[in-house]
Amino acid sequence: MPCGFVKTFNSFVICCIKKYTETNERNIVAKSLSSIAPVERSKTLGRQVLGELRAAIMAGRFSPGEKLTIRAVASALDVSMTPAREALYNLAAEGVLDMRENGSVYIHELKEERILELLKIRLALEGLAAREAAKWVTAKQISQAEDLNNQLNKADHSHNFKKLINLNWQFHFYIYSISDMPQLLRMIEGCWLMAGSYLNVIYPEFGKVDEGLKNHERIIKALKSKKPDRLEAAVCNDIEYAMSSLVSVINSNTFK
Amino acid sequence: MPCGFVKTFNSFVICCIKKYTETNERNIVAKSLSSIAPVERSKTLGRQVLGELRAAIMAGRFSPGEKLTIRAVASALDVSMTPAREALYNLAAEGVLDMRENGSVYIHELKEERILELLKIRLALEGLAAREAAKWVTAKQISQAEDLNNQLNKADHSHNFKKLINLNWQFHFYIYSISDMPQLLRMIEGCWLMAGSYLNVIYPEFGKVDEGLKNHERIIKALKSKKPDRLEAAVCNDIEYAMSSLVSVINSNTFK
DNA sequence: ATTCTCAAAATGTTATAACAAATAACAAAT
DNA sequence: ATTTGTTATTTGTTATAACATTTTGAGAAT
Repeated sequence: MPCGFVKTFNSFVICCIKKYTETNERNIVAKSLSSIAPVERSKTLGRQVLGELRAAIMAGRFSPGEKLTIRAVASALDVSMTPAREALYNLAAEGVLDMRENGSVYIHELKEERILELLKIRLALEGLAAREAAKWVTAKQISQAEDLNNQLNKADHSHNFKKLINLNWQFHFYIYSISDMPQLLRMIEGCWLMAGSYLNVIYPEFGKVDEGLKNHERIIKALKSKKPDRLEAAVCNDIEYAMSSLVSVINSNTFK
Repeated sequence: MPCGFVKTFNSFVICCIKKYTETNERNIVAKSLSSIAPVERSKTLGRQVLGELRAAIMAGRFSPGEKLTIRAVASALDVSMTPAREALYNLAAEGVLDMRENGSVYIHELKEERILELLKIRLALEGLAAREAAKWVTAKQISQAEDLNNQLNKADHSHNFKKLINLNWQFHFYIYSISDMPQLLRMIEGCWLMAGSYLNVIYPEFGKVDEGLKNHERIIKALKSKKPDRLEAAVCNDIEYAMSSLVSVINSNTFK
């Protein structure tokens, strides 16, 4: 019996289990199985590559203007060209990466003009998310946001900038997610990734982090007030500060 | 091939794509080179498929919820799976198409909740574009917009709804393009495509087109005033009207 | 030193085949 | 008639190879 049979059989059993648990309540077998955790599906290679690239971009592992060739990504992640290309081109379609005429894909190299555009878009998008979030936020969610912010303060005090960047991301997107607007969230994520390669340059040299922390305090306060306008204003304030840091970075001589 | 998809594709050009292998004419050592148009680079198959799909979606040639399989697209456009997959997945990455867990890609089937989200996003994005456009619009651009609107009125009077849809697109995006914000434009385009499959359903049954035309008059007036707030309000008014039509469409019994 | 030429290397594009997983269709059993 | 087990078909996934184009770099000519 070929070994493929076992796999086929297993997936078949799993399929049956799912059907049982979904539909047949009275079935005894289903009841005993309902306590079992759902099967973790191995994602496709394409998605995994996509995830790796996203994380790498967000962590600032790439430099602005860097070229990402298909074969380089493929060999780095030990996959063939197909999933590598898929991930690269999807990110380009999202606007996260910069795809030129000849099909080559680069990390965005933002001129001041583009940063200004990005700023305006972010103010519109994240302002909206903040407004909506304020409408529906619960006490539990507020304390959760506070908790994230406390962790963020701690990371700042210990000068752990890697963690700081990560927690800043978590803090903002946790609040935005309260809006319950998945499409909007995806768009905002795209905006953040567009400038992701600059984040590690901003911290800690150019970011007066203390100012950023004050902004976060304002956000927390506004969240507690549950007033959409206040939360939007607080969030926009934070964005404007962050983007102005970005502008001063790219205009500085120390930056290539 | 018992696939309804192929049938759907019958209406638009099919085999024109395969001219990728068009022979490059030898460079003629010409004198009046400055007078001829820049070389039209033969696009890749992937891009061409992308373009065809975009056009088809915008023209409303697909039905909401319709499944677009890789092989169906590939065979309909007479290309292999690779470029078909690339186009499909890029549109999914943009949010234009709906990609489910198993990798299948569908035309969006919008519930009222999602339409409401889309409305809010469009108000934010297109409101921004309108505001920026009002800041920089020139007299020439205003008359160009008026011209487009006149053509649109004509198309309405002759009940040419196909042309109406197309001109409506042109009218709006011409104004938005004045803002000189390419990223923003791409995002807005994505939003329009998300609901593209419903457009041909809206007109003419549910769209009281006259109301829409009044909105356009207001937009023109606001454009002439060059006041950002006025133009934003006019545009948002138009959007709200269009989206409310959309909601009444999906809530009606006549729509499957 | 600069420019030009041309071959080699790098890189993107695409068709294809083998594979795996999901779905549909059908047959059997209760 | 509904459910269940099996089989066939469809459909997504991915590695690979052949191909076309672009880029690179070395060496020759000016």
